[in-house]
Parts: sequence; C-alpha cells; structure tokens
Amino acid sequence: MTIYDISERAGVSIATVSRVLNGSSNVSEKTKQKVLDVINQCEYTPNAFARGLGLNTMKTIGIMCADSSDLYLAKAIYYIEQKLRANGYDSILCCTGYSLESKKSCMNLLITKKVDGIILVGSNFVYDKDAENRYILDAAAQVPVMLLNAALEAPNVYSILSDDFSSVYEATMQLILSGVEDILYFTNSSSYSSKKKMAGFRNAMESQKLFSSGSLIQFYQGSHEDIHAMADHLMKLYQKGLRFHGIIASDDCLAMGAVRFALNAGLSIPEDLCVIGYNNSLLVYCCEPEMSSIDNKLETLCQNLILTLMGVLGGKEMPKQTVFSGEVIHRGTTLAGSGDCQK
Amino acid sequence: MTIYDISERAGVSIATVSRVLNGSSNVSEKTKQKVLDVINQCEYTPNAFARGLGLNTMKTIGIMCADSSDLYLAKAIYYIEQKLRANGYDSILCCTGYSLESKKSCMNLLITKKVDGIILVGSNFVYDKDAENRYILDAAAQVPVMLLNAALEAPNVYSILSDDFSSVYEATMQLILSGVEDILYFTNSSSYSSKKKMAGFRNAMESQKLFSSGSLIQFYQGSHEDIHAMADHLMKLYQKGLRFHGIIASDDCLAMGAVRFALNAGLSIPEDLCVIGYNNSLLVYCCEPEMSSIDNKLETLCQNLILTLMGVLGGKEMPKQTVFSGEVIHRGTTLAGSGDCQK
DNA sequence: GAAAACACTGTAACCGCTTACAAATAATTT
DNA sequence: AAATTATTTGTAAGCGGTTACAGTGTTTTC
Repeated sequence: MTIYDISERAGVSIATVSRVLNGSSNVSEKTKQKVLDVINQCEYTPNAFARGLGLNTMKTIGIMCADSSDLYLAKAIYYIEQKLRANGYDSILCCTGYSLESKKSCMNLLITKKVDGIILVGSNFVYDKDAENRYILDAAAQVPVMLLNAALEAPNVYSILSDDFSSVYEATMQLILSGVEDILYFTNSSSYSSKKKMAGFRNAMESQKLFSSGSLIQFYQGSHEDIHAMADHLMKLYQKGLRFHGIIASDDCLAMGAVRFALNAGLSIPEDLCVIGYNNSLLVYCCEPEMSSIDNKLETLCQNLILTLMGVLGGKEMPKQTVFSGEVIHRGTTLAGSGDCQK
Repeated sequence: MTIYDISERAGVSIATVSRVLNGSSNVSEKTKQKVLDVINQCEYTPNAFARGLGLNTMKTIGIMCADSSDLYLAKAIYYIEQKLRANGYDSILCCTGYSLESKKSCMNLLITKKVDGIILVGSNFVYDKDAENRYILDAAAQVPVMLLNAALEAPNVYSILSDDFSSVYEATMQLILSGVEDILYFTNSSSYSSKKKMAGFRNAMESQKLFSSGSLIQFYQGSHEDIHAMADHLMKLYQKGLRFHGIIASDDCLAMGAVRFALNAGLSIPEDLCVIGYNNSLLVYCCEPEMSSIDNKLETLCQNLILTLMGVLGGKEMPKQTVFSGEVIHRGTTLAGSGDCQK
C-alpha cells in the first residue's frame, strides 16, 4: 500500500495525499477528509524509509551510554527516552562500554544512521586530552551533541550537568563540621564529573587544612558492581593501618562497599564511620542504617537536556552549558542525619 | 557526496559502486580496489535512508520494555543491545510503561519505523486474555516478535524464558526442608512469569499440605522501588497477627523490602525469618546478611534470544519456545545457606 | 465584466541507493 | 578461429515519498 494507491482510491494526486499526510494547510477541508477516510480505511502508514529519504530525517536521536545496566545511567536513559518520544522522536541506544575505540565506532554508526542528534549519557565520554575528544567534535559537525554530566566547549555541543564540585564540597564540609576530620574520598573513575567531585572534596579539606596526603583519595579499579571487592579494597587500607572516620564515595555502589567494609571491620555506622554516597539511588534504602547520599536531580537534568535539544533542532539559540545544583541528603550513615532523616 | 560522485571519480558506473558497497562477488578485483580507494579517500558513507528504501530494511530491531531503569530489565537491555550490535543490527528502545495503551502505541511506532524485529523485554507484555495480546499478534504479522521471560504461542512469535515455576518450586521446597513451613509469597505483579512463580510456590506448598489460605500470597501494589512501602506492607500484616518465618519474593527489591521489615519488626534473619529474592541482582550484596536469591541466567537467555532472532531473520527454522532452568543461590538470608555461601 | 489575487490541485523532478536486464569483454571449448 | 560460455560492467527502472512549479477554478477588486 503506497501513496499512489491512496491517491487513486481517493481520486486525487499523490501530492495532495502527501500534503494531507504532512498537515499542509493548502488542502481544502473536503478533499482532506476524503483522503483521510481512505487512509484510515486502508490502514495506510507512509513508508518511513522513503519519507526519511525525502525529508532527510527520520526523527531519531542517538543515545550513547557506557553501560545501560548501571543504576544511574539506566535511570537517565529512561527519562531521556520517555521525553524524547513525547516530543515525537525516538532513540537508537548504543551501550558503548568504556573504551574510546568503541565510543568512536558507536558514534560513527549513529552518524551513518543519520540521527538528528546525539546524547552522551555520563561523564566518561569527555576526556582530558583534546585529541581524545576529537570524535565528539567530528560528530558535532554533523548533528548537535548533548552531554549529560559532562562539559565540553565546542560548536554545536551542549552540556547539561550538575554542580558536582559544590555538592561534594558541601558534603565534605558538613562532615567536617559534624566532627569527622579524617575523610577518605572513594572513587572508581576519573571522568569529567569525577574530577569535579574530587576537586570539591579536596578544596573543602584544604580549606580546613585537613588535606594532608594523596592517600585520602582512593581509587578502586575493579568491577562497577562488585561490592565485595570494594569492601576488600578498603579493608586492605585499614589493615595497613590507615584510619578514617568518614568516606565520601563517587557513587552509591561504592558507598555500599564502604558500608560492607565497616561491617567486616566491626565498625559501627555512623559512630565509627560516616558514609556519604552519590546519586541518591535505590541503594540508599538497601542498607542499615539508610545511606546518606548526594542527589543530583537527574530528572531535572534530563528534562532540561531534552528541552535544549528540541530548541536546537528547532533552530533556536540555546545555552551552551546549563548547571543545576545538587543536594546533600543526610540519612543514617552520617551523624548530622542520624536524628532527622529527610526524605 | 553520493554514489554518483564516487562512480564518476572512479570512472565506473553507479551499479559497480553499489556492488562494491554491498560486497557483491561480480566485481573484478581491480575495479573493486579502485572504487574502494575513492570511497576511502572521500570518506563516503552511503545514505542510510536511500539504502533503507532500496533494501527495505535498515537493520534495526525494536526493543520494548516497561521501564529501562528497572535493575533487571536494564541488565537485559544491556545484554541485548550489545549482542544485537555485534550482529550488525542496532536497536530502537521504547520504554512503554505498564499500560496496555502505551504498549500498543509503541508497537505501532516500531512497526511504522519498519524495524526488522521486535523484542519484548519482560513478562508484563503478555496478558491473560487473548484479546489483549492482539497487539502482539498484529506486530508478528509484520516482523518476528521475541519474548523474553514470557511465552505466547503464535505464528512468528518466539519465546525465550526461564523455568520460573521450577525455580520457585525448588526454592520453596528447600525452605520447607530446612524447617520453615509458614512461608509467604510476596509479589507485585501478576505478569506471565509472576504467575508461573506463584504456581511453583503454591504447588510446593500444596505438595506438603501447607497451602492453607490465600493470605499466603501477598500482593504489593506500590512503587517498584519503594522499599519502605514494601516493608510497611509486611509490617501491617504482621501487626494484624499474621505470622510467617519465610518469605519468597518475586524480585530482589521486594525481598529487600522483606529484609527491612524484619529489621523494623525486630526479627533476625535468618533465625526468625528466611528471605529469598529473585534475579540475583546487585541488591543481594547490599544487605546484611547477604541475600539468597534465584538466578535465572539472564545473560544466557539474552544470548539465546539474539541467536534465535538472527536465525529467524536469516530464514532459518527456529524453536518457538526455549526454556532455561534457573538456580537457587543460598546466602545469608536462608538457613540452608547461612553456613556455606555459594557465589 | 475583465483583471488581479487567491485557494486548491496536479505534474514531474528529485532524494540516493538497489538490481534486473542488457551489453560488452574475456575465457573456454571445439 | 569461430562458437560458446563465463565474467564484468553499464543502463535504466524502480523503491515511496516530498515539493517546486505550473495550472485550474473561484473569489475579489475596480
């Protein structure tokens, strides 16, 4: 069933059918209705490929993320996909993994598929060295590129992110003010946003003359989900004699590792050890006491990202970078929050 | 840059260029190389829409899931997307939510976009009433439809699922054999696989003459992630005087709710209450003691699903239904596993 | 009532690729 | 060497839409 069939049955030309299909105003109400009737009756839907060829777009956005099974990224993808579809776009998903090579190849694939825009979900897509960000700039030469939780100043690249520096700075200060001074920053990444977080931690510590040595920032290198390994990492440090009464983790899962470590080491939370996670995910309710965490307003970020993208696609001038502030939420794993548990 | 440009520069016809592009064997090695050189030199990539129009496919598979941020579904999507791309396909993702209406509309969207196949991730896509499954059959009239964790006998519909009945049956029996006889089945869904699970539970209980009343199966209706609400649900039962020493949950998150309930009620696990979750997700390591759970071999399922789909798309005869068995993994929340914790 | 403006509709070119078929060339056979 | 066959290449007709432009019929203007 093609546009020709419809035009024939409706007794009009294909141009008229096409006009009806595309909501052109230059069709009389009468013929419009006639055509619409035939279309409905035949359950005709225009061929998407032909349409794509004619219009040079299929209203599709490419979404890239390292690992869609990551709790946080999965949530972001959910918000983004929903809002995209609500705007008449749909999304090609690519889980790239963490290697630059595969990111590049996914990027090319999306460009080849002629998506209308590309969303990079997660801060791990932006590198330190300019040369490594080349692939983003190349893509941006073709279609707008949106960064969630990362920033890159470049033409046709738009960044939506939370103020990770300030969030962690604040969390650290609050921990210090509650009397905890030997704090460990526990992370598994050195991505764009991770660096910001670390800087926030470091600045806060230094402002209180507490940043003594590099060992206060601990990198965990194992699997993203292996809570045991995370706990072991900390246990080793502990056994070597390193002491700390507070841990700020770069995500909730790592924080969960910290909680487990405390359990294994016989430390009680929050008396002997305070823990603050990041992302305020489902996991915060999964431990006892419940976990304090930093909420970076993911839904707001995603909402704004789509808004910006739609603006750009609509030819509007849009802000190149938008920053939202996060919020430290205290629950049972910090002293400040052991009393009043905010939602 | 089109195929005409290439043909001109290479001094051949567009047909030849097209042949080279599509790896046709009827091209001499010499001209092939000549064309390839020009293509590389010009960094030419064929227009995907035109190609789609010509070949009537864009090598794209539609993935539908209710909520990509669900721990289990997210993981499935990850596996599926990766394996699809490895096979030269990419995927349009649609998060449908749980209403039939939106499932239908997503399905239509995918058909309209002319995907080569559709994967329904999660058992909630299959309904009891045949009429409500109409939308699946309609889609299957166009393209193969793959069901993950659900089954439907229909032309061009392929089901890949785990043997949820047996898994839960076994888990229940093991609980009973360990001395726990008053067991609650805790679920939030009545999807295809949920029913199987319930039947497994019921059968096991009945086989031991323990299935006294309907109250042994408890439906939780709230948010999928609200662990507090889940715990509250159980607490209300408990306060009403209902007593149980075992809980089998239809997913790990609900099991986590059970763990929290135990905490709130002052019950110790596993002495006073045994808990078994489902999915063997990240969450099992997030509580103390670690959670016993049923592993349904998600990666194997996904692997097989893609294998089957590729077979079907390649015109091969493929099994209409493939069932894998799961495994009960005992950890700290069951008596059987309090001693020997298997990985 | 003729000219001008307007609203609607149709014709045909084009989007960029695939592929059936015809044509030309090369390799075998007799 | 002619005839036959196999290999390679080119021509042109789609694939199913969009849309510039031209054409027709109506209404408005003076």
